[in-house]
Amino acid sequence: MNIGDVSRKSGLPAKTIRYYEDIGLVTPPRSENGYRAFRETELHKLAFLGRARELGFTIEDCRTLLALYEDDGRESSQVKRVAQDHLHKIDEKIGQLQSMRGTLAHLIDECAGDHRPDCPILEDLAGEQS
Amino acid sequence: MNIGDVSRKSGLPAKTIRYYEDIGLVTPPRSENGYRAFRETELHKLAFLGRARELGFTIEDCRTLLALYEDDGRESSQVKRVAQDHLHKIDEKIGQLQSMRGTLAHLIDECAGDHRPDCPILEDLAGEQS
DNA sequence: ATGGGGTTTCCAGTCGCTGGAAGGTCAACA
DNA sequence: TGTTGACCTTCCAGCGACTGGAAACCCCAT
Repeated sequence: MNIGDVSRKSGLPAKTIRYYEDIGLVTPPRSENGYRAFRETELHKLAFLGRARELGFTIEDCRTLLALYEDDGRESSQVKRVAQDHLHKIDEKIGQLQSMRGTLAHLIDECAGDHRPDCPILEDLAGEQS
Repeated sequence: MNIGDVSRKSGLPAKTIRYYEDIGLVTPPRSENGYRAFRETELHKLAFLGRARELGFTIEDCRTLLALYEDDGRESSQVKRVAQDHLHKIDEKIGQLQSMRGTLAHLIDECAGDHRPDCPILEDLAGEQS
């Protein structure tokens, strides 16, 4: 399989696949013309990576997860820890965003949004107490 | 005021303040020794920027908001539109994160997290149907 | 004159790609 | 056989919003 086929099958852009090779996540052999010659195992790994990235794991997490996946001697607790750490970070981000959202929605609500210049949003940003 | 004072008063790192000058968000004059000499107006702008960044506005949004803040002829509808667009993006991000969170929490819940290698998390990433 | 704490500029790195340029390869068709 | 056109290759640069570090300058107190 050439990179285009793998791209179509995995859903990852060819650029991304080359990048994953650059950073050592996959190591497809080359055919005589210099093209990357992907086997099923690389396709499988790339699909794994695509799914892990969809769940928001960092590239380093992906590297760890891939290594665990290929390690028959792994303990599921190792995987669970990585996932739990990640969940924790997601929760933090959601918290931050919801806090922003709260403030912002409140300010928007108070803003007339008309032709006049008075604006509680700007006043808040400028640190004026309403 | 030197950059250190402004950094303390605004809560922004000196590096960030220099960066904001680089990209034209503030333009403090210089004293004879070459040091940035901040006035109240720059401090005020920086505090504004810090607050806008806390609410997650992009630097470009900040530029726009600052311009509107200084424009007496603005209409609050212009400000509101920027804020609403931003709110919309925040909601999208929260949605994505909550979707990740849902899948991830479910997988974590199913994983024994013990010494055995069997792991629903890895199975899911590998695309195996449970 | 020396020390320490400020400040300056500039360059490089972060993360995870993505775009683009310049060129090599291959299969099909005239 | 020539020539498209689609594919592939490498390499370099850029995104956003900083952040770290190096080398040098400035100022004040001892």
